[in-house]
Amino acid sequence: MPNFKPLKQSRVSEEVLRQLKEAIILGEFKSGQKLPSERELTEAFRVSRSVIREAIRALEITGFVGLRHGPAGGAFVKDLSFDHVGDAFLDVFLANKVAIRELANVRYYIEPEVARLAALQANASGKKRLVEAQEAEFIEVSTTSDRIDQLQKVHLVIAELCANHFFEAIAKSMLKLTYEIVEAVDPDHRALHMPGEHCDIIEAILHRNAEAAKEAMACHLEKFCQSLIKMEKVYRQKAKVTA
Amino acid sequence: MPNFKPLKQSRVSEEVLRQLKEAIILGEFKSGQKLPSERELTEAFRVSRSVIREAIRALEITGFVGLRHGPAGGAFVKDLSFDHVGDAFLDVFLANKVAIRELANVRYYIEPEVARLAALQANASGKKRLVEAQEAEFIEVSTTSDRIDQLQKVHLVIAELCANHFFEAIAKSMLKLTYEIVEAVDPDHRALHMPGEHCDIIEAILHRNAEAAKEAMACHLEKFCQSLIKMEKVYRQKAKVTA
DNA sequence: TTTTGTTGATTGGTCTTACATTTAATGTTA
DNA sequence: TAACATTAAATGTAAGACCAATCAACAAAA
Repeated sequence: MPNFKPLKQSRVSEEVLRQLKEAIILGEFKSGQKLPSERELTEAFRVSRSVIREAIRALEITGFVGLRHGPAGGAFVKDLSFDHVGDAFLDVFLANKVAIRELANVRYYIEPEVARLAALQANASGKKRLVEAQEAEFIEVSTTSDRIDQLQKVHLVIAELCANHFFEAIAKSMLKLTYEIVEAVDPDHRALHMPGEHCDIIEAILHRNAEAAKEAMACHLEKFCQSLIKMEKVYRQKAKVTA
Repeated sequence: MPNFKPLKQSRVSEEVLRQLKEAIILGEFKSGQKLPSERELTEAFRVSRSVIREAIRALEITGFVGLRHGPAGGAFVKDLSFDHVGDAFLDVFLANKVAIRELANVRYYIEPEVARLAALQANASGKKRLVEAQEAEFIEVSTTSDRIDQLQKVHLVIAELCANHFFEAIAKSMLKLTYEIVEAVDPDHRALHMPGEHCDIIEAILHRNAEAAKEAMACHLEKFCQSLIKMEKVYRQKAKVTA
């Protein structure tokens, strides 16, 4: 028998989605601009509003547009970010598809390199943000969430300084997962490291000493990742209780 | 004034989505199982079918369910995979938010480590798949796409062998982007490397020589990533022409 | 018996119309 | 001028019909 190709007949909404997406990617709708209203698109595509809505909703979910209500409302093209990469990671993680050990290993391998790159790239404004994040660690906060935010801030800034969007996205995603775990486990403050644990790293970056930065980050993560892995058991239990 | 929390009144479909997602994550609907039909959910949630559809569509987009037609059709829970991480990366990449150089750097840093891990983990069946992928490289193919598939196969298998889902997802995502670029540029066969370029890597993994595997992968990528970076200019031009 | 058509039922996909809700902008009043 | 009410434009939700795909069961023909 000849090598027939199975034909997938896509939905109408898929085609609308494809065209809208293409228009955005090609810059026909630029960031900040408003797409035509649902009614207008209905006439343009000659399909029902349900179809238009499905397509626009898909664009919203994938981060291409944001929706606003009221007059002067509509679908506004967003500056596509890597945030959704983090969301995708998070979904799979929540579905218990991965071990915390895997997360720890990735962080331990990636972030030292990110720190090294950050040291090579750091400019005045970057250094300033780093110092601010460092100082913010010593402010007293009440909730665990705020505490984690505080401690992650330095890592986030470093990720943004490394001048590689992929590394930045990966690092941020892993930090997000770490956040989820630590918040769920909610260990006492001793398990979370003390403020000032990052000072060696920051010092190295400020002096643009790349190798020292890498080394310092590795050293820092070696300790932290161990306590992270220990949280696995507690995390799985708590996750079930939440159910 | 007391510290009131501003309440974000989300859409009804968001709430439906949240509940369905939670049910899936908690395993109330297991992989392969069918969600109730849209009509049934309409009654269960006491909302209109539009709302149910939006929620289910969101689940489909995020990879939680697949939809099928007809009787014995419906929304079937899928085994959540990391594929969507790749999609998210791809979207941002297509929007010209990143340079190919960044992609090359990530691959050059990640994949050698992935190869090292694969060498540590490789078992009989893994080795078998690796050899098969290796041999498949020498089969003649007609299209550029098939050729890239062939050459990427070894990288994909190695990624799957490394026993870390995050590394696997990252490596696969980067390969996907590489695919897009190479296919668009469609260079002659000399620019694509020859079959057999991977043999040092495979040899090392088969002998479970981790460090040698890492070294071989680094050596291989050093060459390839250079020609990848050179494609940047051509790629940007072609991408515009496609418009 | 095996193959081939037919029909019906079920479910997602689309269409239509109407109404509710949100919110910027405008108008109005004290 | 400032607070309040009105209006209108857009999304959000509702309800119901019909279209399209698909499987199962049955009927008919070979």
